[in-house]
Amino acid sequence: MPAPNSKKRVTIKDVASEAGVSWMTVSRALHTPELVAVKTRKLVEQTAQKLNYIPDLAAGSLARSRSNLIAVILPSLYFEGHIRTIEGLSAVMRREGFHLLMGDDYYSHNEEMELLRMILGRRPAGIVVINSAHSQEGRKLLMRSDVPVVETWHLPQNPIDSVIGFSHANVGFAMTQHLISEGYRNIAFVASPAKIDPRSKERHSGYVKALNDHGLDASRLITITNNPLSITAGKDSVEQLLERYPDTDAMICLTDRVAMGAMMECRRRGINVPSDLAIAGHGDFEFSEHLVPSLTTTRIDALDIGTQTAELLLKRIAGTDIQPTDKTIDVGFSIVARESSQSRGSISL
Amino acid sequence: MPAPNSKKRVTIKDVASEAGVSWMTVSRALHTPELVAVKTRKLVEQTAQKLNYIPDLAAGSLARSRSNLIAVILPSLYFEGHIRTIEGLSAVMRREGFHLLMGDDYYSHNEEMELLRMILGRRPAGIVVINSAHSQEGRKLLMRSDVPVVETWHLPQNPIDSVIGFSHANVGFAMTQHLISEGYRNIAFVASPAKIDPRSKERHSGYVKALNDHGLDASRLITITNNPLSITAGKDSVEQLLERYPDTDAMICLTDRVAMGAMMECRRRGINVPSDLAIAGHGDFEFSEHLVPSLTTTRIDALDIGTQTAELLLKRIAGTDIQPTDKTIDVGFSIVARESSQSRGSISL
DNA sequence: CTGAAAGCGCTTACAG
DNA sequence: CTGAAAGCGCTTACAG
Repeated sequence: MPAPNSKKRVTIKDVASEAGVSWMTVSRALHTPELVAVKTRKLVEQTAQKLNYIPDLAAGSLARSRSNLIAVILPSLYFEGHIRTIEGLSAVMRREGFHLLMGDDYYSHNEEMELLRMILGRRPAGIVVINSAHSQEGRKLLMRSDVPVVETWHLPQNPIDSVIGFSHANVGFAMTQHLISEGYRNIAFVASPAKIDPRSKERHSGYVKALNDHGLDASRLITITNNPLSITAGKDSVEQLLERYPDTDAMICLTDRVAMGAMMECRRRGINVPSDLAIAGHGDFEFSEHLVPSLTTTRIDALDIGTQTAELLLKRIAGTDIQPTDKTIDVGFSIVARESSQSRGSISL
Repeated sequence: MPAPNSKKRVTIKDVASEAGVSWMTVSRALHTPELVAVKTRKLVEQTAQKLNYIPDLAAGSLARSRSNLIAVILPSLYFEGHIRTIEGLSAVMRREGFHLLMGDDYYSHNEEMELLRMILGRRPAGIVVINSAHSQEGRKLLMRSDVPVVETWHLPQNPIDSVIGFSHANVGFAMTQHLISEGYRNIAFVASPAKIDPRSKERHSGYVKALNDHGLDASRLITITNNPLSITAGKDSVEQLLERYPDTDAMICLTDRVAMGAMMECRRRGINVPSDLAIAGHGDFEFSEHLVPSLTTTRIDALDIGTQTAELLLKRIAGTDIQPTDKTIDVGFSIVARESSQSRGSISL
């Protein structure tokens, strides 16, 4: 009797010969136990356990021509909402035996194409795109791939496939509208370069529309090029604001993190929030309600986006037909009005 | 001539027949171009491009008996340092053609075993464990797997394999020491349950040692059971502190996020930081230096942990021998003393 | 309820 | 420099 070779991988054949059945039967006992005699099934299960058999998922994927991988493409882990969406997605998908393959999107065209090729090379069961801009070439690659794709966190003009998101233009409009209704008139908008984050430009367009509707000046735009999602960006934006638009009475920031940086900088300079300057963010981060003053912001149900994405993906993978009207879901958002934008006084509109 | 079947996947054979060579040659032209005639190589490359050929990575993994996947097991995406480590890891690994497979560790024994089996079933080229507790059974599974494992963000007693981390006990000791040297005497420690996060208990042990060394009381322990990493945990801990140990003059929190919550709660209650109560955190989050007062904390070079982990993994994958002394790397940490723990006065030790 | 064959798409030696 | 064969570890029909 040869000594057991501890280095050699345990395969389905090892289990089969040990249990005295064919590999077919092992495969069936493990995946479709209802098709196997109870006795055989138990024997196989015990043997598999005894030998510490772990099925090779790559071999399974190959034989079945599909994998249990869900690819997630996202621009940044520094936005709390994205993380919560991933957690929601992960929780549901894992229960169904799927794994998450993560890819950061670094916005460079070449890197994007390479990332997409690597992802498609894994034959994922589905692809989730979080809020990311795609080149035409990249979009074509995804459309041709025949893999279910869900774009999230925005409502693209020409969806690749399915969409679960909300309108950034509406966010910008609603927040600006809120500030106007609270009595603010000289409102500035802090954005990042469109190339890096087209969504902030969409929100900006909503801001412009709201101000135009009221005949107010919509030209106060500050664009942050250095680490636009960082707290430091908030500090920089206050500096630019004071220099370029000193009479501003309210500012809408890129994210809550940026808004927090702006609030800190205001305190340092003795600028009172909101009586001297109102500040609003975007994303309703965990800290936002705890700040002093608490931060006005936009709330998106990030967990729900993740869960709904998972459910949609599962349906698509199961081959269920999706009504065209269910291919694009607008999850909406809400304005959370807090102390940082409290009413200026009784200026009527 | 049959119409091209647009749904059928393009395989290596399609490229081969289109280019008029054998598939072998296609495989070689793509992976080891230096072994192929320039003319042939160019022809193959053009044909592959023309047909939009994307190699099936699962098939490749199977044939080669190893994948280009790196599995990452982590407890939570809500700790900034973990995210930065992942970014460092990802940046290096991607350059080398590896992908990250993410798994959240939910601390339940069953889930952990299932997660590990799924991960091992993918035959990853390496496994990175971020700061997570493993059952004996799970550890055995990993040790038996013959896959390089790097444990990070702590220094385990019995490493599974390689380690890149730091001593949490030393962190607790150093921070307590710092507070003592700043004149604080009644120091409390905020931890989470050991089952959820054994590292906070390790830091607590360092705290006890430091206080004992100075003959000070080391019994002020507050354990947070509800969302121990959240900002709300900071609020809760201040409440408990005032009730149970009202004469406390300094507190060491689980993370900067918790410390932030504690600071906010103090402001709400009119408790001055640091003159009434000093507060220290852990992790040096991005916001920590921006808080008012700025937050004293522990800094760990999280990006460096990621980069070093990647490099170690690449060496192991390449088969390079690692000296036993290089198997455990202590990256250390530093105490960042800021306003929230400024000197109490001139109490000499 | 169980098994022998073919094949998923690639790579690794081995020839030439 | 290039090709025919065998095989990676599984699953999917097809028989019995």
